[in-house]
Amino acid sequence: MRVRVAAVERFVSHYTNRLDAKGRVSIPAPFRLVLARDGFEGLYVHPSLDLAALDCGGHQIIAEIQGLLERFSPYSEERDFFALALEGASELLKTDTEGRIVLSDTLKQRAGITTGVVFVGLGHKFQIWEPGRFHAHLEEATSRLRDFRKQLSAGHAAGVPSRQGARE
Amino acid sequence: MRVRVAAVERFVSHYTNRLDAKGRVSIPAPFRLVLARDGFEGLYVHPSLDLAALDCGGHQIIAEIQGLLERFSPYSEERDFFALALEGASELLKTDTEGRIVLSDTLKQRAGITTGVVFVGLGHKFQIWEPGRFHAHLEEATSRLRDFRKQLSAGHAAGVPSRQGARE
DNA sequence: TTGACGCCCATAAAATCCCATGGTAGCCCA
DNA sequence: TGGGCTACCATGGGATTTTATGGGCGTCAA
Repeated sequence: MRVRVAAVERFVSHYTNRLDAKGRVSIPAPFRLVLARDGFEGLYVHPSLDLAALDCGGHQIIAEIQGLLERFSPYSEERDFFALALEGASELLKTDTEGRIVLSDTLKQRAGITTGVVFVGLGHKFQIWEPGRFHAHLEEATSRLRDFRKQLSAGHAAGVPSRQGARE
Repeated sequence: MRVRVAAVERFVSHYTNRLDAKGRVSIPAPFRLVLARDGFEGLYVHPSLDLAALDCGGHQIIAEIQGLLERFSPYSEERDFFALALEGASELLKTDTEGRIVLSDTLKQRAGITTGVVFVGLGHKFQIWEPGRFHAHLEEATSRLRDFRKQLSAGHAAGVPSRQGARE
């Protein structure tokens, strides 16, 4: 049985916000709510390993990273090695009274961010993208998802001339 | 095998409503009832992958999407990729005290919606369509279903009278 | 001193709440 | 059976609150 999770506890949807002259950006209000629910102060940020994006979140994304590291035996050389890459590259950002953050130059550079960003929810965490790259990436992800679903429904035998797949 | 569900727990039939000057639309009362029964606040919306329509619902449609994602190992690159296309493209809309929602520009554009919409029930979820496209789509679906039935009765030896009534 | 940062307040636009209205379908009772 | 009454619903619109964004000012550290 799946644990039912209240909708408000997951990062969903995407929002585009601009940086102001001081380099501040508002975290979208719905995401702030999730973080508050999670009981997390500030924002944990880690550059994505393979994408031009920043992985962000609270306790849940920290758990994700811990989970990755726990695949290696404690005190092993390997583990320290990866811990450095994961935790060493992470930043713990403070939010101001209005719920805004300031991205470091390193982070901005990593994601190609200049004047605006997209916040996109992935459930247990969210990512920050440069808008142009985000739209390209979304398009690709969507089209691959479409293919994947086609494969799935091809598996199910059917005589029904299907055109759309999604169902049960 | 499906558990039999009381009628009030499924979205059935279709309704046409108009957007008002502020862009609000009433969710049809019977659908609101189903959502309330489901214990869901607000409305979860995801643009259909293959059609100019919006998939909507509560916990049940979220479960459908989660089910897709659970095919991938947690924290994998692949899962993030698809989570972005699924959860990142979704929106969690609030309903006002009268049970109305406001579709974002992105969603309206995705479905070609301007001044009115059709809500059509698909059992565990419902879709929102631009009325013109809906009628065209309905027509096509009906005609394909008709063809399919013809195939069936041609295949089976005559004498097996197909049960009356085409239905989904 | 200068610059980065935290804290405070200002503002316009958007979201949300609250109340009103007209139409309609169903129901009750004669 | 029919006529009016009621409850519900889609829709409209004003009022209020939130939110993203802009900018000022003091503090602390280099």
